[in-house]
Amino acid sequence: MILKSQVEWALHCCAILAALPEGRYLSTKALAEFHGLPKEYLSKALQSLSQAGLVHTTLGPSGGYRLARSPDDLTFLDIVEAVEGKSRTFVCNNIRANNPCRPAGFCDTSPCAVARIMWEADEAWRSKLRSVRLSSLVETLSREVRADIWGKTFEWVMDRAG
Amino acid sequence: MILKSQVEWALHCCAILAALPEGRYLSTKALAEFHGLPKEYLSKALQSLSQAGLVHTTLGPSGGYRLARSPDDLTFLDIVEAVEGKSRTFVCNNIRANNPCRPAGFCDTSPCAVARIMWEADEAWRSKLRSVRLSSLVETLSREVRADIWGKTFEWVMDRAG
DNA sequence: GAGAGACTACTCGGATACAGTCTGTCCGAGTAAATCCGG
DNA sequence: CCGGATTTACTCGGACAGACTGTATCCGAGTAGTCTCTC
Repeated sequence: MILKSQVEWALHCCAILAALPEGRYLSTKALAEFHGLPKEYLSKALQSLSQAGLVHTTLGPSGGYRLARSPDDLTFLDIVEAVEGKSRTFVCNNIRANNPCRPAGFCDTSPCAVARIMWEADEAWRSKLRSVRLSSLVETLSREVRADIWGKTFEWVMDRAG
Repeated sequence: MILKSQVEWALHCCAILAALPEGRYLSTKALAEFHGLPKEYLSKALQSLSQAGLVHTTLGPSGGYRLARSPDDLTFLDIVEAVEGKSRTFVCNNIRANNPCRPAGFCDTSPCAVARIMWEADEAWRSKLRSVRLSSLVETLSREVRADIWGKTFEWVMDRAG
């Protein structure tokens, strides 16, 4: 079980988009070039974000993406679920129902105990992702990334933002 | 991202093996029949448990599997990692290194901020799984499963335990 | 020179191939118990 | 009755398909800016 690389891409792209001033857009081409990724495939990750309503898009020259909400209203979970889907990581096939010692037609009242525990762990994972806002990531980056690189990056992005 | 069905199978099989008296073994065939699973494929999951040292095996007639440790010393995480592997669910390809604004040969001091957060969530998931012992699952089952089914199941298993 | 219309260039989004992993099956090698056979 | 050889039943491991998902690429639909042509 491993997350798609698109999750990583989407998170990094959102971090860049978070730095974009109100009303400006950044194209897939620019985001792909910045991260050294295949433009065509990256667009699929951005499409997922778009379908989930996390980003807004505009067509034509100087078109592209921008965040649909404030970075303070976007969590890691939003982005991860947009790409990976909202379904749980553990699916219960209820194999306990195959126990040959059960009376025919026996019906369970509560979900399988194994599944409940696995789902709790899944919820712990999601809960952690839900607790981290995109704005907090940007803040961390602005602290950790060397000032000159941070500045040049901002310029680079602004040069290409339509 | 979804866990293999083998994880579910391994957990249920361990629950059965936990009820097995000291020194008795239960075969793949019995476990497969009990859960209504393909014997050949289930054996792959049990092999994983064996390679991880979680179960002990004996060859020949009346051979099979038994737990290598007490159910109180076996956690969900042990079983899940035996089947799924111990590697993290999020892999960082360090795409930040492709930022064209970086000086050539620039070297990062700390891991990517995005990856750190994803790894924390991964650890939250593992931590939850680590906190649940197999003995606790068995206790829950003994409370929730109807007494007659629980008893018949025990007999069924003992009939086939070598 | 100005405005309306056509055109171009660029974008996103869906449709289409390729690859790797998960799922499932089959068979042979090795081993330990049970059985059989000769003394 | 006893001991050794044979048979049997089981695990283990590798080899091998089929299905599904992740990865990667391409092309069409649509839009915003630009250019041209007319007045």
